[in-house]
Amino acid sequence: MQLTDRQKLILTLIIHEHIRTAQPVGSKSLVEKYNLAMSSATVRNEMSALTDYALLRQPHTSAGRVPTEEGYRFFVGNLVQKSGLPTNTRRTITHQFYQSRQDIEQWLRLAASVLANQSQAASLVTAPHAEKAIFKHLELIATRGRQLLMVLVLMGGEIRQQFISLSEPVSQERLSTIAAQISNMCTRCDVEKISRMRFQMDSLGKDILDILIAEMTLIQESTTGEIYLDGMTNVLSEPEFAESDEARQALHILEERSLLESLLASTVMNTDVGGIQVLIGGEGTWQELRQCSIVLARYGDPNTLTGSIGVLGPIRMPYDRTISTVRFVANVLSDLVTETLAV
Amino acid sequence: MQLTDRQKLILTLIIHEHIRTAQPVGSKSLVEKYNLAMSSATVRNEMSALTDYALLRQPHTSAGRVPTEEGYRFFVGNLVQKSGLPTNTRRTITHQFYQSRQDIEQWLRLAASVLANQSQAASLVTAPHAEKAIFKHLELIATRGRQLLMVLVLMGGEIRQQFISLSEPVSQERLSTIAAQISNMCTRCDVEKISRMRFQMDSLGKDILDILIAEMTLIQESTTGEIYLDGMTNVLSEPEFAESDEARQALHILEERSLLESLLASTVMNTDVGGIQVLIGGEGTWQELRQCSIVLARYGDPNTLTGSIGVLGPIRMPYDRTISTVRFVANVLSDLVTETLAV
DNA sequence: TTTTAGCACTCTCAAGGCGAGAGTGCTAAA
DNA sequence: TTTAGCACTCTCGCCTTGAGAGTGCTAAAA
Repeated sequence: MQLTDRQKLILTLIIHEHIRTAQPVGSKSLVEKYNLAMSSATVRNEMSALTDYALLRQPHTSAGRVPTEEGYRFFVGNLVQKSGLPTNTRRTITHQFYQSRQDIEQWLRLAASVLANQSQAASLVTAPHAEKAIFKHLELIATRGRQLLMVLVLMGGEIRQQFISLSEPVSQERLSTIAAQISNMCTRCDVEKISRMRFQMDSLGKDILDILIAEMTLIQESTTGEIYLDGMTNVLSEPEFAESDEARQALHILEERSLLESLLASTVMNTDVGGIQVLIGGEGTWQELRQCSIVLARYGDPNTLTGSIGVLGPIRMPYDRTISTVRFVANVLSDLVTETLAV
Repeated sequence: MQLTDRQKLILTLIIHEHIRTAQPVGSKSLVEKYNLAMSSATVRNEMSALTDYALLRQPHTSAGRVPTEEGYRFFVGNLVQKSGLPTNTRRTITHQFYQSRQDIEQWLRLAASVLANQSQAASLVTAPHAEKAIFKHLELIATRGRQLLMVLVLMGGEIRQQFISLSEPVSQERLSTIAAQISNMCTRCDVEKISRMRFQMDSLGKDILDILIAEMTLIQESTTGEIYLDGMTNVLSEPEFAESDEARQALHILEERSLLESLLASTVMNTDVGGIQVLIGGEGTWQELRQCSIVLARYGDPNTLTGSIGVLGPIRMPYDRTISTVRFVANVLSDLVTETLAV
């Protein structure tokens, strides 16, 4: 499909105008609004051609044109100019990150909040997660009676805590010794290696190690880390979600962790860090996202520790700006992660 | 305001019927639906009286009656029978908790999910939080160069992690020694006590301790722990939130952490563990909650470690059932917390 | 005194009709 | 190839209208 420059211009303008107004765009009003050096009839002819290409459609005979999903896809793929964010926006965002607490959780929360505010849509951020769980440190803390708290730190800074009930009370000294022993023995080991060390431990040590192994396996099997959401209410103010049932379906995907995970797994997980993926209208696969688009990116340290970020909004979304924002925030997070978390 | 038994009955039935249908309730249909042993005219007279008491209102002349907020309040305060949850529901819920991982985070997430599903509304759960931060254990883990990871465990199991940049690299051994020293020295101490121990430490130890103190102060100053939400999309399916702007306002309160915190602070924080608080229609104070009701409870170990749970739904909410559910889940969480977390 | 039957009245809601407005496609001229 | 002109189409808001549901009041019945 080869478009003339004029057709590209008109498509771009229609998309811009439609994003602004959420209304079908007519030939005459387009010419007036943008002072085009051609008549509405010419525009009409071009619109007709674009409609033949299935890039535009008419909601009804004799209404203006609206971009189709295909139209948006063409726009995103060929016409969107990678403008980058204005420098003062970049500065504001960077500033927020560097003045927040040095805490990965805060950063992720902040990333979600920034994405939501900048794009006025819903945002999601998953914590960085390693494909392979590598042990770093173990801590055992007696709490009361036979109860103890296990704190497991993985390479890359993932932390898991869990309560354990032992068959009999054990002193804090004994626990500390075991924890130190395991910590020394297993540093930088993966699950398999740790499993092979099991025989070296005494009975209590074996029990602890088993729990540790189970926990590490669990972490390794999960596809993403913790998920942070923000701006869910933003999408409710979009006119296409005025009847809240549409909104419900879309937001439900974010809320239901398993749905979201499989969505991420089948899309952005295959993307390289730095790359951007845009899902428009669910791409035919995701029924619940029929009315939505998602802009996704992957951040982190390729091959070791990565997470996803994304923005969910109406199909009628300012893609250029959203893509720039997502890309920028992904880069900021990548920097923070590689600076502080890397192995 | 003293109501006759018949007036109480009619109020109760109207509320039930309105909750079921979301429609104004008329005298004739009420008599038919519930096979009342009186005529519609009698019901009309009583309705008229209840309207004079401001417990009912007419959306328009000659529509049926709808309960006012005052009507719901009277209902919740006087008429709701504390039925308790059906035993098999209780069993299902308990079962879910005891078969989940022994992890406070999982429990809280599960609690939010159970509340959301049982009540088909939005739910919130805050992590148990101690009024006073009491030190339990510190761990320092070298990551790379001058970076290290500080893991702070408080009495009650609150865990905070933070990255720290030192002025120069320090070996893991040295870090472990310092961590052990601080852990021994400060167990069961509050911020003030720890501050007074500062002089005992060497320069590096002082730096660490300062960060530790800052962190503990921060935790102590925050009014709630981590917040878990679920079922936000449930409220979107209620007919009163069909125009999503109303829904937006209500859900915004949940999403904006600061709003939610001040809401909790001014309500449920003053409630005893085990008590239930019902906010109907924002009680005149919370503009954004005009269309909503919230059922709140406090769980945990009184005076030491408490959190809040709650359900947000439309004013037209099945209060009896919701209250039972919230109370039951609060009890389950209280048990779990006192069993595993208590000091 | 309380309850009920009957009736006139009110108000909403859905359906249908109508005109204004915006947009289109086509044709013929520039 | 572009444009002016024109007939045509479709939506949307507005109005009217009738059905339906509910009310309040009054007078009779219990």
